[in-house]
Amino acid sequence: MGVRSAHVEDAAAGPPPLAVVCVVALLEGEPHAWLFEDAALTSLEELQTAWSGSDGPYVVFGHAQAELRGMAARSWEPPRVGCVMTAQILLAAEGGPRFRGRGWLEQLAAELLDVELLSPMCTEFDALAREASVSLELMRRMTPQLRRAGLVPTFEMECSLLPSVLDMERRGIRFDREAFTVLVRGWQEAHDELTLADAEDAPPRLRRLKKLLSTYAHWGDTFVGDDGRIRCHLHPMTTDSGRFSCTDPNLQQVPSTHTAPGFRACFRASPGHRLIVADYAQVELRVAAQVAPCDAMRRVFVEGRDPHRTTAATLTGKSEHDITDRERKLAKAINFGFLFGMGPRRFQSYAEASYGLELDPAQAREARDAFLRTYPGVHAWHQRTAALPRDTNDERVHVATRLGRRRGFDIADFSFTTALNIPVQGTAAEGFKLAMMRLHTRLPALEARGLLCVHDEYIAEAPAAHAEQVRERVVEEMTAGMRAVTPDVPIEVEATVCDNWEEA
DNA sequence: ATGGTAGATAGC
DNA sequence: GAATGCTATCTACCAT
Repeated sequence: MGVRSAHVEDAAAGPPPLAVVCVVALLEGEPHAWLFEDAALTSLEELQTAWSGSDGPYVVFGHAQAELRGMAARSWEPPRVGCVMTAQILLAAEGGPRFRGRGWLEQLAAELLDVELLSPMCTEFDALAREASVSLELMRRMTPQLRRAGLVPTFEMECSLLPSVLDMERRGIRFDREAFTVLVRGWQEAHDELTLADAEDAPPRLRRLKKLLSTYAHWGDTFVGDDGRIRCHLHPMTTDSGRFSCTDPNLQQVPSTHTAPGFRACFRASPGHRLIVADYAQVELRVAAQVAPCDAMRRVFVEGRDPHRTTAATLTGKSEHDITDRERKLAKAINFGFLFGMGPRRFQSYAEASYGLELDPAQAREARDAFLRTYPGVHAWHQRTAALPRDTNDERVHVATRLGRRRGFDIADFSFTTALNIPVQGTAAEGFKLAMMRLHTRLPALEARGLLCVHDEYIAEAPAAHAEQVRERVVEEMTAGMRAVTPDVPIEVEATVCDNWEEA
């Protein structure tokens, strides 16, 4: 079964109606698409005909009927429809309540749109059609706002992304329950011993074990299906930055090897398959070099240098070769901290708490100044951002990502640090989403599928015989997707072929 | 009993 | 003048 998304475009008819994106599912060569009302379409031509006779905006969303029924049978969250997406995008830009995490879609529909929309148990196709017709009228009202705010590209991207998200949710990841059970038993024993030995104060080790037991131990029973695969819910539209959130379970917060050895090893490739685990190298710094823009930071990447080593060398006066691991780690924290507006005081306490490095206020100040001297483009960007609330006559200010996703602030609640972070984190998220769309289109030809996305990491699965070929393709497409938003800064992706998540 | 928030801790 | 950011989940606690 293949699913492809199609942007319907008709240049000859003048500017296209806004926010028109149709997701057409192709099932065994037969396209199925449904618009609102009773327009059930069976071909792309019919879809285009129906669309071109209307004055927009539209729905938007179709699914192969079999897919819909399959989702309903598993009580999945139903397909999201355009009006809900529009509302979420506008709320981030224009203020108002935000709906996050589990149940966000139902809450938004019930509380904001004042309609009973998209019941969680959407078992019949006609129910979806009726609900979609509700969304038509809502979208008619919201689309002008979308256009005025320049949010159409964001909306279109989110529509086009949906098939890849639904595919990941449906597919799940093979999970080794037996190994996990053994692991949990180990946590429990360690916890019991520690509790007996040291009942008074709770050392960090005991707190960590409590967290592991309370948050993760039940996953094997709660979230693993009869087919031995663990499935989560991914939410592409619930964050201000444009990143995904993830719930039930949150597979984006699975403890790493350092915290819980053996946990990620339970996430395995299907029989006969391998995992491809890929992530971007220093993606936020690269994106920052683009959006600031900062030529000095851009050059670090063009020349293939290590930005953390470079900062460490600047601070210590040593050559980049002589930097120790410890110095590099501190420099990494400095780069991220100062990039996003950390002040000298916080840096001072961080350096002492994490590294026992005692600095006086003047030294902390000098470290920050040195960073900003090294990256003048970053400094100028900070100054422009700090001036935003002063340089407006309006009551609100906005920051935006490369594709134009907006995050608005009341002047009274303006946050300098958030205003720095959103365009960088958000642009990186957009580049990643573009990459996911490319991968969703191209991996099936190699019999490979995406399984999970974790902010700057992508996990796919492929037949063992040509996993290496898939690895190369994943690197290519991830690089290309991010390059679309960072044309002036090189992008690097590191990817490994492995049998479980922990090997990566 | 139910519901909301703060803080700690898991991820990026 | 100063200011790292975005999340989810669990426990403890307080208010209704």
